[in-house]
Amino acid sequence: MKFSKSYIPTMKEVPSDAIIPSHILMLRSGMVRMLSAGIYSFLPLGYKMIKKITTIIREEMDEIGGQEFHLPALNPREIWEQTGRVEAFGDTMFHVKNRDYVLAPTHEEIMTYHAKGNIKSYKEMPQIWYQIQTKFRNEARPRSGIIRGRQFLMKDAYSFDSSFEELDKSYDLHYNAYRKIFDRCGIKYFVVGASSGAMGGNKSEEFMVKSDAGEDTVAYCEHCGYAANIEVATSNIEAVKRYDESKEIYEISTPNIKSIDELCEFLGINERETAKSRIYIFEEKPVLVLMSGNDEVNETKLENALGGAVRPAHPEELKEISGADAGSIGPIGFGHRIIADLRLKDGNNLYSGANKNDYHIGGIDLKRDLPDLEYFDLRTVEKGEKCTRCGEELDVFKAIELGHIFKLGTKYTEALGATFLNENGKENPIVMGSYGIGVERVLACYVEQNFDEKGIVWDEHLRPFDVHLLGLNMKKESVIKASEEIYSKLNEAGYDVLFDDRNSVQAGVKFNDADLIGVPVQLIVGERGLKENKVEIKIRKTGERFNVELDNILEEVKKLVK
RNA sequence: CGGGGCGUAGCGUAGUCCGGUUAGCGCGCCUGCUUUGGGAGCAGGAGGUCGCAGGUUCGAAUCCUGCCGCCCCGACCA
Repeated sequence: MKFSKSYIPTMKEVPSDAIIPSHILMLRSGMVRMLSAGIYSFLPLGYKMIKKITTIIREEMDEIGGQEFHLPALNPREIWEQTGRVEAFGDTMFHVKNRDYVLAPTHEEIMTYHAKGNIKSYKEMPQIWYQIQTKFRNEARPRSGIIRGRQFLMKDAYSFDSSFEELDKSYDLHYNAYRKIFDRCGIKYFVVGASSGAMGGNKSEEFMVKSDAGEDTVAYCEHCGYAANIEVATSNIEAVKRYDESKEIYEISTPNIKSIDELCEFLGINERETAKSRIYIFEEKPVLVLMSGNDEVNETKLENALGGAVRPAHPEELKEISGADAGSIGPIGFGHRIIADLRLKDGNNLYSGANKNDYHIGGIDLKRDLPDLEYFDLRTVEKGEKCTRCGEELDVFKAIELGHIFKLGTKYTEALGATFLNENGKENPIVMGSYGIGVERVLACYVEQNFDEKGIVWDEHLRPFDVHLLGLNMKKESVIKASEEIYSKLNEAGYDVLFDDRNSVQAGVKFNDADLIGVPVQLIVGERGLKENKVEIKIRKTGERFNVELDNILEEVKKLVK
């Protein structure tokens, strides 16, 4: 493709709105432009990359027997009401104003709708149906360029099986296909166990990329490879002690002592001798959650333990519930449900709030004083704690979710009545799996992992062109002739070449645009080299340059472009 | 949705506190000549509802009120 005829609007300056490298570079290299918050137009260069990625995805999905659909983005609201997800998505779902339609944020309902009544026998399964479609979500705060938008391209696949054992097989097929897809894209990723959240179902895993721009937090063990979303991660930690002798309960005046740290300093004790109280509202009733010291409540774990959504109590509710404000709340004399983190199990001689401002209680024995206390794993894992598998230290960092695979089960097929007859002629709900990939995120993550101060650095996995040919001074007959010849020769040999044939810009502009766009191999045709019948080759990644004979170019390109 | 910041030509910005020439600069763009291996030089030129709407004032980019948009932090998030 000739640069002079292309629309590749590169930018020298950094747009002030962009912060993260992938966003800056995708704007600067002319791949995307923002239309509105979280809404991006893909320009030819960016869309070309999207097409390359979706080609890889299609090939691997087809390889496991996937069949591609193209479903409507505009959906009747009624179908979504049948599964309760209009409410579940809430404000995140876009509603059409002048008709009872919604803009689909995902497609479980619609795929299930098509399965219903059409997959009638166990003999017709397994089925794997997928599509690559724009999804719409009314994100409260779009961010990080293309990584979290209000509309985004997703590959979503759904498996339909006659049993949970069969679902396991479909799930494994997807797991392996996803590994191939991300490997072929050259992305450095890892897989974590995850919470399935509002999607329903049980087992789920996420394909993650480590990045400060990420919105998920994961715990990762370098040593054994253990990886889990912080929402479900566990670690080996020291439990609180149980002393041989339990003290009696006694009240302590603790004026203006609010935090655990202040309490520890005031009393000269260790944080493991304290129990922190947090009040949550579950099913409109308060629940006191008791944690050891400064341990953080993990709300996902809490919701799993209680079996439903929770919210922290508002500060103004606390006094009415407990009799005290935050900082003085505790389990003794608390008139509502109390649950505790496992770390506190059977602890004694503990200090906690007295449910009276400026007072704490010491000598608490959880076994003696709260005999009915329920214990759950409720704490959030922290960096440096020991891995449950190998005992080495865990790292905790931010990551971008690229893909997510779920064993959904029968949530949607039951709600929509998608059933089949099994070997015994008995009616059963179809067992589903759901598998997503954020297509633009693959692109953004690739860029996040492959750039330098000059621009993007594509490699053999992903690249917009095979070769970037620069005709430096396109007013000189010798340069025009030589570069046009090379261009034709490479095209005939089947290479995808970006030919910078502009005669309006300086050589420096071409060099910088080439480095910014980041095609792996640059062929530089200038008068200087042509005097010796030579052309310069530059390897974008290493910056290495060398001259080759004009006649040997094709062979050199064959060696360099895989 | 809460907190903070910002909105001036395609991009980056000065001017705003303290109202007063024709709103300035760099990049980019157009024309001509020169230049041509790492973002050129000279000359000429086009391009602005100063986010929008009200208000105050002889006079508003500047002050006041309301709204809209964008970025960052938080909440939320399959």
